[in-house]
Amino acid sequence: MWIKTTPRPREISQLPNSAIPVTLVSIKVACSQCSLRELCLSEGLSKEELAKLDGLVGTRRKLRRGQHLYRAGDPFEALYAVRTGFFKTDVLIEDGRDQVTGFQMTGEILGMDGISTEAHSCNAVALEDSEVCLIPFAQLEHLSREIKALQHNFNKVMSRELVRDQGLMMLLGTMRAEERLAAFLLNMSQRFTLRGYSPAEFHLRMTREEIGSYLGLKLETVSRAFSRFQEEGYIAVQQKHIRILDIEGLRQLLNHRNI
Amino acid sequence: MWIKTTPRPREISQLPNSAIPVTLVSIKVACSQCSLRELCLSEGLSKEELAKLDGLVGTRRKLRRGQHLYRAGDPFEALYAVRTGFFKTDVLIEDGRDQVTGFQMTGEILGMDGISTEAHSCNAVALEDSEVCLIPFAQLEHLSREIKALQHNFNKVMSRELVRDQGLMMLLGTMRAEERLAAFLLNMSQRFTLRGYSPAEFHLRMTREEIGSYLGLKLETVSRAFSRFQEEGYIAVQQKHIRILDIEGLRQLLNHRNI
DNA sequence: CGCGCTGTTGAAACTTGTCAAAGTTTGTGG
DNA sequence: CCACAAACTTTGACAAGTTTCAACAGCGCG
Repeated sequence: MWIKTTPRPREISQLPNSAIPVTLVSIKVACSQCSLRELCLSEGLSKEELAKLDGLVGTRRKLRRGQHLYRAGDPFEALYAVRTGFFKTDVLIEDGRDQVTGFQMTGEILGMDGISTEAHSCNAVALEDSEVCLIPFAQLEHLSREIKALQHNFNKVMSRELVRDQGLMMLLGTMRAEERLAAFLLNMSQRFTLRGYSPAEFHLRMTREEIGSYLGLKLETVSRAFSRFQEEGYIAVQQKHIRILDIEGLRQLLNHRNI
Repeated sequence: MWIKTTPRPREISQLPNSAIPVTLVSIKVACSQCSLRELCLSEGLSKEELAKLDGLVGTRRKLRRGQHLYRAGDPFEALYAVRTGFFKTDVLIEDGRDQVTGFQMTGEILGMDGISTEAHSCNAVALEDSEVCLIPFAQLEHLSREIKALQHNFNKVMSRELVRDQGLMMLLGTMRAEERLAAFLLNMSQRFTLRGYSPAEFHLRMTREEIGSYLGLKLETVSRAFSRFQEEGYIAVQQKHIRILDIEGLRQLLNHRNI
């Protein structure tokens, strides 16, 4: 129930590098060749339209682990599509409190928070070496007026984010610690699956503290919940490596409020 | 810090009913005459563009207190601009848990959650007798391809909602009960002010339980926090009528985490 | 090889939830 | 217009869940 993403699973590891040879040119653009098409903005576009989008999504940017993609307050100019890697977004307030508001994987769009005020309202940080495609927003709006499918896709992506947030509010507002972690693991599993990875075994890029911040819990509580899940046989944990042994068990933990 | 809305304050009680006589015709449309212009979608549009928008925002719909504007699962066809009244949106999950995800006042847009899947993902309920303007979405997308300012306004409205959600996550993830209620009251005050009402005195349309659901608290906790605020002299409560006596005190309660 | 960051675990303290009872307001039907 | 029922609110006592504080273990990087 948590996040309702509709695209079908798809292999990502093997890029369809068809005709285009791997040259400097092929590094510049890619939407039309990108394996993330169905997750990103370009689903359902015609060949010609894709070519136009390629013209827009010119530059890529590489980030090392720990680098900021943007910071709260930075002027908003572009959206970013995660091409490879893993990000978190977080919000800080004066008194030092902060919260992770999301984790972004390949094919997901970052930066939409900046549209409303022309300045970003959160920080985006790479949790591993990553690469993003830059999508200059003014140009995206311009092209959207021309390409109906692009406009619609973009609206959908924004709306999907709203629905995702609803799910997170639900989590933060009504669930207890273990339910939150179960929801988190199931969500991760689902998203890895969508990207062609194993649904049952994956590597978390974030620390317990970051998970806790995202889930509205302290890191110790997260750690304890992991331990209990392991004791109960739901998962096997080894640091950041997670193996889900009983996905149905996790689901039930969520659905049947264990009274 | 909670919600960053930029439009200036504006009187709403007195509609500028200029030329158009109050006939059945004038009931049909209104964007060009609407006092909510600056809060809604039509800011910055030219006269001609406004006329086109008027053509689109044809119908209005009245709802009595308690009526649903839409329900989770309903096919998505239109957005709704609150013209008068007060709404809540909430999400339910199978096991009975639910959470209020927002309260909407005049000039705010409802329904954007439905864009991503073509079906609404939450319920919208009128908390008092209300009236909304219907904005057929397909037509809005169509007109947005023509009117740049409309497209941009709409993107901003969606993005503003994302930023609002960030604030709510912050609240749910990092604040304790009294901080949550203080943030809630300050937010209400700000929004009433924006609509030309008193910043210090207002009538809450929702029950303690709905406030609690929104803030991730039980109704008893909300009630206790109200009582404590009253004891401390921050506010005067009389059922749903709130008078803020020490707005600065409430702010400090939020900012300086009282260690 | 050791230092620092990250993660685990325990016990105590604190916050919020739960259950229960009584008071208040609102709405409806007579 | 009143009376009664239903819905909502307040308050208390107690229970449960989470955080806090603290100590220690493990891994990874320089």
